[in-house]
Parts: sequence; structure tokens; C-alpha cells
Amino acid sequence: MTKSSAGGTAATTASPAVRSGRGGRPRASSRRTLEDAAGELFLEQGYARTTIDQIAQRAGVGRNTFFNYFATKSDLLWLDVDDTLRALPEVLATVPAGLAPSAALREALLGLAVRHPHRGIPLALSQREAIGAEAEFRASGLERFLGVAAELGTFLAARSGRAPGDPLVRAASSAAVAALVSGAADWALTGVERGALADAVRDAVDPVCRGYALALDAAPAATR
Amino acid sequence: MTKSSAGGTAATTASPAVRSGRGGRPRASSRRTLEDAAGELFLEQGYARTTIDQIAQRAGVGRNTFFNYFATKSDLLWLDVDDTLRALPEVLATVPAGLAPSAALREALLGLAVRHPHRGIPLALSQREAIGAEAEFRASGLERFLGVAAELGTFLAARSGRAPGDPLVRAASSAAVAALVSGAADWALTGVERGALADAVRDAVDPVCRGYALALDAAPAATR
DNA sequence: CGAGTTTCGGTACTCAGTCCATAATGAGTC
DNA sequence: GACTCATTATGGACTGAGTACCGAAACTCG
Repeated sequence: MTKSSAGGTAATTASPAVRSGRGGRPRASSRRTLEDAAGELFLEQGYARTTIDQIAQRAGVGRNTFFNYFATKSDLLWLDVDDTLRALPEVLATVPAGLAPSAALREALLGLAVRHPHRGIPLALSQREAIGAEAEFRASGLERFLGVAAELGTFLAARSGRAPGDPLVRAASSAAVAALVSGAADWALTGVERGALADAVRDAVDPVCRGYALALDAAPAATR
Repeated sequence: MTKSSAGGTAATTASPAVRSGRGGRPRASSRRTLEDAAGELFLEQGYARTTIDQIAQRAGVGRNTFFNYFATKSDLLWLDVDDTLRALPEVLATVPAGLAPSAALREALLGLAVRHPHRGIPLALSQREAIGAEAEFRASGLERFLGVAAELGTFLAARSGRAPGDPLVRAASSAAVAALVSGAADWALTGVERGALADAVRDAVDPVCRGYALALDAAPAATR
């Protein structure tokens, strides 16, 4: 209630990606500048030893301007990922209607993976020795994880004709997202020779979808 | 690196549950007192509006003493859960050796569920309207989640004759733990008429184990 | 040129978590 | 009992993230 997670989606970014209403003072170049400054500083000093003041200062803006663009310091660790996650509703909408629930689930996750840019690997992972932000990275990750799982849950409920709160639906979406994340992390940690993200995700997610297919694709028990 | 997660296990509590070495000043009643004080205050004012100073003050101890028992304010939200998670290594050790990897995974998770006290439901869930700490609860949850997943991963690797970092193993343990958590959360949110935790967990976890059984129980590919 | 709207920047504040130095309280030893 | 050692309790001071508030820029629209 206090800080982020206002929207409900995974993305925590303070300001919308696109220019908001018309009129008003135009944004300076700030956002990109801040990202770059932060990246440099993280590499130089590590995440923990870098303060928001320093980032703002190097970017040549005031401290408050930082919070105008990012709700949290840890948002900087999820730059490209948040972009992809923001696209989830769009991805869900394009999943063909005829599919069985478990297949639709699979399709949705793969759609997300396909959309993600091949170079979009969080700094915290690609440079993790230098940055040393594993702990923060993890802690800030769950919010995103749960956001996706929840969104996927309502999608899955609709596709399977079940109630949104159905335990089976929730378990399936949680497990599937966990597999997705695990696969994506493995992919990100592989060197340059890594293949397509979608392949890694498929390997990780497929078993989950198969596992839940039996229960999920059957008609829901009328009551309960 | 900065704060918690030193041990590697899920439990973040600063001080060991049992009295450490012999000698030294005896602990005051503090720990339990702190827990109670925190519980009261959370119910009265909510989590966010309760400061550590207030908790310590009501418990009649100094502020630093609080950090002697808990590494983090959010640790207070996980009291009974952390106890159960701490028992994971023990649970893993008692999983029969003959089982197939996927069955062993199932057994381990159920063992954890069986061990958990029936009343041990985090305040943040049972009183969630009054406490309003969902966000904090979530954020502090991932650390525990990942701790269990990692521990389970090495267990699973050993049982299946695979490398500890094997993507399949990691995906399986992540997905299984996610299902476990999902099931446990549903169980916790059910009213008094809830049955055994183990039943809820079984329903959630079974499909995952079945899904990975095919790949996991087969002999690992020699190379790679 | 206003009027409205948005961003920018500074000051001041709260509070979690850390560090350090110092007492208090016991056990074990001689 | 006196002394040492280990452990816990406590107080003071500090860092840094996140919030709130206010006034000043900068731009659009009428």
C-alpha cells in the first residue's frame, strides 16, 4: 500500500514509458541518462555502494528527478525485463482461442519469451560479480513474479472455465512462471553461445504444462 | 552481501533458536516478548505504521536488542514458517533412498508440509486486512523461496545423478516449490474448516512431479 | 499574454539497518 | 573470591532509501 505495486502489473516504473498528457514541461533526456549513469556506477563500485545521489549527480539531475522515473533503486536492475513484462496483456490477447488451457498457458509463456530482446539481460546477472546485487535482485524479483503469475492466473481461469481463485489454476500458473523464470535465468547466465530464449523456456516450461494438462484440460468439477 | 542470507538456508533469523555456547549472559525473555509485542502492534496499527522502536519499547528492551533476535522487520511475518523451513535438511535426509527422483521430490515437499504446525499461519495472511503487509510479505518471501529451491535442487541433483546446475533440475525444483507455496497459501487462506496442509500441498505439487517425471527419472544424458 | 499542466530541484523528514563501544551477567579456572 | 572468557543488552551515532512539500521552470492551448 505504501510504495509500489499500485498498478497490479509487474512493472514498477514510476512514470509511463510514453509521454503522459499533452502540455507541461517536456522531459529532459533524463531517463536514459539515469540508466546509463547507474550502469556505469554499478560496474565501478557495485550496486550496494552506489547511492541514488551519486546516480542523479552523474546524470546531472536532481535526486528527486530520479524518483520521477524509477520508483525504486532496484528497478534499475530490471530494465529490459520490465519492458517485456509490461507486454504481457498484449501477449495473452494473441493466444489463439481454440487451445486447451494447458496449451494456452504454454503458448503465453513462449510468447513472452519470443518478445524479449536477445540482449536484454539484467545487469545484475550479466555482470554479477562486479555488481554484487544478487540479494536485492532476488528481493525485488518476487513482486514481478507474482504479478505475472496473477495475471496468468486470471487468464488461465478464463480459458479453463474455472473460478479465478481456483487452487489448481493458481498452482499451475505459479509453477509455470517459476519454470519460466528458472529457464530464463539459465539462459541469461549462459555465455554468448546461448541460443534463443524461447528454447530454454520451452524446455523448462513444457513439463509443467504437461503435468497440469490432465487436471486442467478436463471440464471443471461443477460445484466447488 | 550486505544484509541477510548469510547462511544460505531460508531462515534469516539473526540468532540461533537454541542457546548457543555455554557461559555468557543469559538471554532475557526477549525473543518471545518481542514477537508478542510486534503481533499486538501490527494488529492495532498495521505493519507499515509500526516502527521497530515501538516494538522494542513495548517489549521493554532496547532497539538494538531487536536486531539481536531478528535480522529484519519482515522476519516477524514469517515466524512459524521459518521454523519449518529450517527443518528442510532434516526432512531431506529422511527421504527413502530407493525412490525415483520425481517421487523423492514429492516426498520431500510433503514431508515439509507434514512437519508444519497446523496453526502456524503467518500473521500477514491470517490477519491480512488489519496488518496490510502484503507487499512486504511478498518481497521478503522470495529469499525463502529461493533458499528452499536451491537446497532442493542440490538434493534432486544428487538423487538423479545430474550436475547441481542442470537446467532441468533447477526448473523442476523451482516449479515444485512454487506449487508448494501456492498450495500452502491457499490452505492458509481457507477458514477454520481447512484440512491438513499436506493434502493441499499434494494437490498442488503432484502435477508438477508427474510432469517432470518423464525427463527426470530417465538416466541423465551422459555428456552435457 | 494568461491559465493549466507537467517536470525539475531543494529542503526536510521518517525509519530500517549498520557500526561501535560499553556495560551486564553468567560459566569455568585457579 | 579474583580473573578470564563468552555472550547478551544497551545506547549513541551514522548511512541511505523513500516520502512529502513547495516553489520555480518550461511548454501547450486558448
